[in-house]
Amino acid sequence: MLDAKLIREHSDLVKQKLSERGRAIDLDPFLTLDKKRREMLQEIEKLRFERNQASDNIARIKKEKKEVPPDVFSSLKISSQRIKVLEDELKAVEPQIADCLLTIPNIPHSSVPVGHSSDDNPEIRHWGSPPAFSFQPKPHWEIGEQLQILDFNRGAKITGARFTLYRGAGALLERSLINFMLDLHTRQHGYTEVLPPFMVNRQTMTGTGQLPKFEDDLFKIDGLDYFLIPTAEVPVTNIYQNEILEEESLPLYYAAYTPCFRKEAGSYGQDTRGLIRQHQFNKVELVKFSTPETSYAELESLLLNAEEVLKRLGIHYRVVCLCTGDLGFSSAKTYDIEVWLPSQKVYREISSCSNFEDFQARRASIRYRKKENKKIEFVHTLNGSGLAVGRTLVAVLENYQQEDGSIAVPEVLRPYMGGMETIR
RNA sequence: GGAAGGAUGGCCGAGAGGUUGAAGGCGGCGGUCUCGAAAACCGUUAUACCGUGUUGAACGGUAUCGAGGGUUCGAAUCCCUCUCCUUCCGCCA
Repeated sequence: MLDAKLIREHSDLVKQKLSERGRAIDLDPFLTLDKKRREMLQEIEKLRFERNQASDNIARIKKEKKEVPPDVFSSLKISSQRIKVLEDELKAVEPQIADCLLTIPNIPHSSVPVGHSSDDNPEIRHWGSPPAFSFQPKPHWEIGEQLQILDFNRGAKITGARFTLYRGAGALLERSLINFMLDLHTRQHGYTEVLPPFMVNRQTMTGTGQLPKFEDDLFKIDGLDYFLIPTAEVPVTNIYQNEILEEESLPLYYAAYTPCFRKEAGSYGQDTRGLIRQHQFNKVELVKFSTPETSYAELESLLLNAEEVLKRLGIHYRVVCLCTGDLGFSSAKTYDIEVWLPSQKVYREISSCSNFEDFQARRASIRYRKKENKKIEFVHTLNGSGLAVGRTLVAVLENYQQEDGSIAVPEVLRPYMGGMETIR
């Protein structure tokens, strides 16, 4: 959510910045309603002031055991009724304003390249190089089925399309990746592990920006206003919803493993084979709360923390910076880490690391008290996948496949796999 | 699922229709005292919004005692609905 004052006072600048996202956003409904609201507020507050003074008078007269003239009550009753009418009108306008505000996306940071689509995302850096194969590398779904560690048919039978049954070393590999990532981030990178609820309420979902605009992408619990989380970002960022933190406690680092549930509406026909696009997948998420002064430095270190997972696994990847046209709704700046998949010779997104600045903090009301002058400000929130576990498993299978169809287990995972060196 | 109780400021805890943003205590901050500290004493101690003003000084106003509605000239206080928490019974991992 943007600052209403900013939109009100610098509407042209805001309009221009938002247009870089590629779609014109009409701020006029907000500006009109906001003006109306302030006019109503002023009238209501003036009437309430008068009523409060008159009420105090009555109290004083009664204290002196004197009689209150009856017409005082009757005229106050009329003004009270007038206040109530105005309050009802105001209450009708306020949700409309909130609606406008909640559907306006974040302003891209000045360092974000202007562009239209993912084709315009510049590569920031890459690490390693694609592995050389002396044979034709297979896609992960073939590898998984041949080794009987991934069972797509039975996943579909149990639930439906885009659900997969992991079996034996496949299930163990997934669990090992989760543990490896959590251990790395908690022991080496200073994150505190949390295990949050996997369902959240509407307010929490609104706090991070998934609602009200993207309800179609979410699984909702029937009969309750609860939703399955699409990412741990949602429950973890909302840990401090409606709280005021002390500046000394910042920055805060959290790492969380959770499954993620997404409807993937509008992606029919895309990535139908394999694990790339599932309705349920595992992810280790990194979340940071920082002061505005340090949030961009925190974004760079968060990105490095996520990259470290692939470095230790020894898998080639590149980092791109999302251009203005490709930027997510809530984000001011996002880096994607894209991992190399040799079967298709493409890079696929495996992590998305973003600085939301105060956009989510304003929605969820997450603030901090400055040490210097005790003033209260919104924190900056950041998060990034560290990493998407299913896609990491895909990358391991494809990059570590051997000519005989077996998989060499990456060195760092062996302690987690009971010493297993090869999946065959 | 049944029964009972509860929700007040950073925390504990009063308040039971009328200058109550809310006693008292704890904690925090500033000060006096001290070589320093402790103790004692004095002072201070919320947030949001609107307006005037400034560029982020100050002042005025309004709202906020779990949430929403109602009664009333006036509600933390009375009534209704909801949410959450606690305890007991049952059930369950």
